[in-house]
Amino acid sequence: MPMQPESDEAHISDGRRRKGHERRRRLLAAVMSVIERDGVAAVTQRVVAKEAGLPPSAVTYYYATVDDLLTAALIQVNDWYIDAFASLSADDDRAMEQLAELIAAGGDRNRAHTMAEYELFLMAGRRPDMRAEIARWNQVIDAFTARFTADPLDGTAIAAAIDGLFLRTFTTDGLSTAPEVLAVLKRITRRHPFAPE
Amino acid sequence: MPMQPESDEAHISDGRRRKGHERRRRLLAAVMSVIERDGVAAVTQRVVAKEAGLPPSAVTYYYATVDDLLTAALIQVNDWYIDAFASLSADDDRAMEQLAELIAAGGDRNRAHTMAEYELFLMAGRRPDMRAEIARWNQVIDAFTARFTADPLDGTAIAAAIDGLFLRTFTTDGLSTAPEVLAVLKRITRRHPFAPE
DNA sequence: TAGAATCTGGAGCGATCGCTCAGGTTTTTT
DNA sequence: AAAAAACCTGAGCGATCGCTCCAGATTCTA
Repeated sequence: MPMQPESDEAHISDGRRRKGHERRRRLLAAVMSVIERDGVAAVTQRVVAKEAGLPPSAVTYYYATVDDLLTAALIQVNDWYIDAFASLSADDDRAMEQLAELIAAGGDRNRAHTMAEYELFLMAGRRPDMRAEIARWNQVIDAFTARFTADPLDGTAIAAAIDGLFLRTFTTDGLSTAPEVLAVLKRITRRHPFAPE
Repeated sequence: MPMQPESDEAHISDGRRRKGHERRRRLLAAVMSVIERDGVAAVTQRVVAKEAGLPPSAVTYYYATVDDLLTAALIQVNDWYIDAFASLSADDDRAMEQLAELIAAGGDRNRAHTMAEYELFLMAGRRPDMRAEIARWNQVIDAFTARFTADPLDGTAIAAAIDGLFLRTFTTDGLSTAPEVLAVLKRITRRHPFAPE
């Protein structure tokens, strides 16, 4: 039994491990497909196996429990978003535009994917061993908000608004285009239309 | 088979219906307990029945399917929050304080309840027949934000931040006290520390 | 090429699942 | 008191669940 995620390095010389590595990828992809289509509750050993075109026992072989499968899926999705944030432009204005596009896509072509992220996120809130992933996500958001304000309260406000915007875009039908989202983001980060009380 | 939610009016003269009405209440309370403890995925006919101290068939009798049970639970939770918002003070400053307390409680003593709300909320995003409940929640938030701004963009920004604050309080350990939340809320709605660009 | 490591997948155990159903009890109506 | 209406439930069917087991196939190491 290997069971270790094994260093996910590029080329693995050992053909045996390479095959296992490939199957892990297929399984996680299958998990995401299932969550996107039917939600986390639909993730079962047999369903995932069928989706991946593998026998049920193969699922158990690579991920001892269904929980392990979900944890791995959460980490992968987190990686996806972290990478997306890391890829934002160094120019603040441009980065804001790109974020707006990212959020808008979460209500449109990436809707299922974004819902999956939030479902896994919520699940993580219930399991102490997954809390680290929540912290990882928050760090990414906080690092982003730090580009727009040095004040921690303002940072929290912006971060909360970003989280809320993601939530709104994929649960509501309005607020779907990137320009709309961008306009809202600008109000939060720049605030020029507000009176100083 | 009655199956109708039957007008939930105060006193029901018919003793038969009154008993059924009481049992619906107990079942929904049981559903909330289960969700708060183990999540929506744990809501099964038998588990709910046991939690309510009723036979499994009683669950089916009052709610034809488990889905019906979850839908009813979502409506009830929505009612709870809508009532909470309706009970906020007429004074804007005081209302903001009360909202901060409400959000902070969502990360503390009401954590499980708030998580349940969001889990049901997410589930609703996947089922077209529950979309109406999402709209109902959004309307409540929007009505609240309207007290602080007439601008729809600002309104969306505030609403998103409120949603995000709820999310943050019950997934993170920091940001737990009402004063902290209030400070953030004030930045969003009043914004006086921000430079006009 | 022998032996070790890794991978494969069919069979299946015990438990739980959603839901049905046939007949029971309680309450109201006549 | 009889009939009607509403309420209630134990038993259980067929399906799926998580997970185990283990003999065989494949691939690397020595």
